[in-house]
Amino acid sequence: MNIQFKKGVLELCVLALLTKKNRYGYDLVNEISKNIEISEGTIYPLLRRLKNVGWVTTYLQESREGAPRKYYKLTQSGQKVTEEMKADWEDFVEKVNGLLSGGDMNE
Amino acid sequence: MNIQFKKGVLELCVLALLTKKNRYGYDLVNEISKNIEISEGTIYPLLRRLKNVGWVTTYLQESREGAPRKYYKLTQSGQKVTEEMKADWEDFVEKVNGLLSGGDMNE
DNA sequence: AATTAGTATCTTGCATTATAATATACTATG
DNA sequence: CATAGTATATTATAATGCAAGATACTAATT
Repeated sequence: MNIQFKKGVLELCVLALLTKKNRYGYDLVNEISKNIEISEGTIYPLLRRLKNVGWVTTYLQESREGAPRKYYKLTQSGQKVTEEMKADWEDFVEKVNGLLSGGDMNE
Repeated sequence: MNIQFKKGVLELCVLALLTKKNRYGYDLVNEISKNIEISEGTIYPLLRRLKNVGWVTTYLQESREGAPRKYYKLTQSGQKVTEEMKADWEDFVEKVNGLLSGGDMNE
């Protein structure tokens, strides 16, 4: 799988998953890994960035199975950004596919 | 437009356009710019990489309108890589969309 | 009790790629 | 001769994914 394809898109994937329910980092790795390869060294810095820009908040919760889990919850601005980013992504894919299939849509 | 979305995909766009016909850098910038913002500072290093890994060859051609044009032509390995990369991209988009819409396709 | 495996978070250093800014140079037009 | 359009190229910077490694807790096995 082309690593470069993931740039920026993983952020959107994380945000999109958080619109469904709050999740912790390890859980997000497992969930996303079902579709796309992702490592923990990617997700934790990413989650930290999301928190730094105010798109998520966090809270700790104990677990019977291991270390305490840090849950991530979307903020209002995070929800807004997610919608915008999703629209950007769909637009982008459409334009790329235009280049790939037609070569040129205006010729 | 999210810059990160472009990572790796511009390379595919360039390669895909070259499957149709040989083009020079400035022409590629204009062509791709119809769909996706791209600058010259992006395309020339990219084209150099494509040449370094042997996916394209180049030849110069004079022009009545300005400096001589450096045309890029896909090699056999470049054609093969383009097909593979295109398939990767389609697979990737499908998986991302799975995450974005369903949240989880196996739950 | 000690070891192992699974769960969970985090940091560091590295590689890749897009871009702005800048430089160069040729042609045509005013 | 200055300007605009065409055309190629380089440099320094920013963003992001990842391997590798560290830490720590729980549960099961030895």
